[in-house]
Amino acid sequence: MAENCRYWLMKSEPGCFSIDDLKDCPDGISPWDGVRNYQARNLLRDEIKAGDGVLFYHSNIREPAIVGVARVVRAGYPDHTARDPQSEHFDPRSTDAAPIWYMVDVQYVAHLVRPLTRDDLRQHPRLMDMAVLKRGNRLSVQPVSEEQWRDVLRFGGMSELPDKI
DNA sequence: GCCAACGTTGGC
DNA sequence: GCCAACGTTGGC
Repeated sequence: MAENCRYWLMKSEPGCFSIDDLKDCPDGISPWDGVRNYQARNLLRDEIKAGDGVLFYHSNIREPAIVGVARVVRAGYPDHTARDPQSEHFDPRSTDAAPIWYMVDVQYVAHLVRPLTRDDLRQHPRLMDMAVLKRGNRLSVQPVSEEQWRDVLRFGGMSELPDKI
């Protein structure tokens, strides 16, 4: 399904890691670590490539919203936090020889001029069936179609965004 | 804070 | 391999 997908939506709880936290990283680059769901893991490991676009979504807050844009700068590689006993994402089953969990590196690009709340997204016929709006959806990394990507940027006030993402 | 939906675990 | 119990996610 995700074959040839170039665009993704990634969820993060802003109290844990917000788009501003990403922006404040050196060069705006951070590993997207700590994903512990096999479906999302498969996307991180197999599908998501450097150069892909990312919609940054703030979840689990009063007004969840797509708040900005990032790009993938490094494709999937083993998530080292799974090997760190001090990490809350430590998984003793994962080894260097046979890593279980993967991550990608993402780089901050821009905040949306206007963040798009769930209500905002539902206003638009082509966005109302985004996976993130589906009831019970828990996938923290999910594919986004090119049409959805373009619409999110446009409705978010980003029409002038460089297309070299 | 509530709770529905979902993914994972583990007994059998 | 089934499935009930449990833990987590995440909107509301």
